[in-house]
Amino acid sequence: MQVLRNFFVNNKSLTLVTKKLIISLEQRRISAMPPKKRKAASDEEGGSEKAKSQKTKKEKPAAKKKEKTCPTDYEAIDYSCTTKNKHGETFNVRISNWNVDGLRAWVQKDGLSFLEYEKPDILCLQETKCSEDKLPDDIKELQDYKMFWHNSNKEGYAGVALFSLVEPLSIKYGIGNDEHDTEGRCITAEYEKYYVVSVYVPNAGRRLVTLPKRLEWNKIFKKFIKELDKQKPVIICGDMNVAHSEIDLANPKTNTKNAGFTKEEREGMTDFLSDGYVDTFRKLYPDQTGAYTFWTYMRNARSNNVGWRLDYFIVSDRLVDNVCDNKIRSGVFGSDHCPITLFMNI
Amino acid sequence: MQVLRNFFVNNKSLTLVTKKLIISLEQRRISAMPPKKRKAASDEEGGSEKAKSQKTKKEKPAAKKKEKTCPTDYEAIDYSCTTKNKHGETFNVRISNWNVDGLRAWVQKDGLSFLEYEKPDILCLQETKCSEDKLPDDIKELQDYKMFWHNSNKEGYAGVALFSLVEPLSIKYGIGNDEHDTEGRCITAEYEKYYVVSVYVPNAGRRLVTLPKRLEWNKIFKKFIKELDKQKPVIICGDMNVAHSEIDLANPKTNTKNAGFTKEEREGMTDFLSDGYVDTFRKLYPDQTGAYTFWTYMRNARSNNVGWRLDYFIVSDRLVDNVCDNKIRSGVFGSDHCPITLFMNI
DNA sequence: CCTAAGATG
DNA sequence: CATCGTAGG
Repeated sequence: MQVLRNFFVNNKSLTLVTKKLIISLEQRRISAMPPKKRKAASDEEGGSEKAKSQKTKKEKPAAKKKEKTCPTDYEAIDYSCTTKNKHGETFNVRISNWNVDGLRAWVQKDGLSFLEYEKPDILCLQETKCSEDKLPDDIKELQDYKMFWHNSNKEGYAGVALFSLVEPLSIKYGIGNDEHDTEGRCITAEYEKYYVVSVYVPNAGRRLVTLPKRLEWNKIFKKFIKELDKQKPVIICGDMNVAHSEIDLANPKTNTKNAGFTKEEREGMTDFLSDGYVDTFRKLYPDQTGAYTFWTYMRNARSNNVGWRLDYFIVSDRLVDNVCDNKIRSGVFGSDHCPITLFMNI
Repeated sequence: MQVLRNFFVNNKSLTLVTKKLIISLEQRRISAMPPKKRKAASDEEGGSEKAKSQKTKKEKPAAKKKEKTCPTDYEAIDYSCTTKNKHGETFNVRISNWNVDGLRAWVQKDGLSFLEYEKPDILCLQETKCSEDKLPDDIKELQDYKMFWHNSNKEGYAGVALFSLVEPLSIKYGIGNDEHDTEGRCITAEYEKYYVVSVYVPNAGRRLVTLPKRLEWNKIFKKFIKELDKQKPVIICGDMNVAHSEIDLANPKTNTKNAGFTKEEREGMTDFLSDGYVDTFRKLYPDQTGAYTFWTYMRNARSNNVGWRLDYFIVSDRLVDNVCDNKIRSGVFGSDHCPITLFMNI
């Protein structure tokens, strides 16, 4: 666990900075348009004429975009939030979270456009599966956000990120445990009034092979957050890899022995929350059914909404009254998870 | 080495059987058309309505075709051959050869359509990379051809096939060497008047790590063919993994230390031919430049025709006067190699 | 079903 | 820059 940066900024100015983003919005919308049709066959069959590519300036081949998954209709979504919190205030901070299931594929699928529509002040990503030297240009060229990465030693596995419009006061990588911290699962950003944690909780695995590891994580993570919470209230954003209650997945009955809905994992979440934290979505919408953030790619699960709510905003009890809303962007594609957004005034 | 089948058929009827194929031609052309546009987003976002897919008959998801590589304009190619051989005869047997670089990907890229345009009596394939239990349905449903497979023990590696309109008199798998024959590199089909060999010669590898193995193969293969040639003349079809002479690749000067153009490999080919065989293409077109059958996928090699002639029809000396033509189908896509076709009268 | 790495060409 | 297998989910 390292503390790398220590700048002081005015936390209040977070939402103001987002206006910068509006400028680049139209620009990205254009670049997100369908790729030009492939060069005609005649071009390809240029054959023995030997076009002798004149080695001009080594133009990049314009990174062909994948068209496999359903493209997002970003225009169809309502990004506004007029809901007031318990103090009667509208939001002044917007935090989004997304398990991207491979940052490079997600960029290809135009996941970055989400940023410029939602315009979060802070964005937490999980399963980036990308070491920093392999980041796509679209990420490297991203001007508006400070970006922080915590990657696994194992290439192409796990990895989390935290993007922030304002420079955080400090950044912690990991949860203070040498075993778990080699896997790139946690980034903590300190702001004036709170901590924001981007976390990817270990999956219990097929046939629950890694359930022990997961339960050990639960203990260590709880302690880690407890320590933060002593300093400032905490906003945990991430893939908790558990559907807490029956209402949180489409098929509770058939999944009690499967990773993400075992007794142990569910109790782990109950235990964690009992320590002084709140699942903001369920607090706001206690009876909302069919509200999921993950759908397996298999068996058309997403189009049938056979999903799981695995991604959460969990806040310290004393922040509950600051929460304005917690939205699930289930119409946003690019991963097997969808993004979620928390609106707060603090 | 095994001899599995021993049927007797009239070799003369080979080309007549091809007429059967014409019937299914139009059918495949329709199925080769661009896949239907992906279901609309509205369908995908059906969401919590839970369409409860009624489990009718488990319809197959219609195998989405890849559109990455350049599609072939099969209509633009002239499949006729009126050229006469030294005896003044037009062809009565047509043999095609293609290193498909992964049979499953090749099927996705509509490689099978080539068969129904070219209508070869015999088709030899290399680098199928597909065990028989994983053959795509389009292959399994292929009615007109008897199909023979020789696969590697190593999944997804090497593998050759031989398709034949008429049942061969016998089939041999391998070259009679236990080491090499685990790698799926050779099928020999016996016909009344000749043998047809589908072969995938070992690549010398990056930094020539497997050059010794390759040179050992050369010896064994030469002996193997010699034995066949004592019985009947031989038609060797395949990826010989060598460009024989400077004229056979775009960049001879810079490739003398690279797999496929080392002194040893080139001499291996010279030595082999000196034993009583002829490279039919070079015999017919001794000065033809820019005639290649392979282009690396890298650096737009194919559109610049920076290629290699690695795929050959090599026939016993006494068959040379039977050859009508040897065509290189460089406009046919679906692999990093293109197909070649031999027209003979025998 | 999808992502990624690694081996092979 | 493709193909494939495998791990991981």
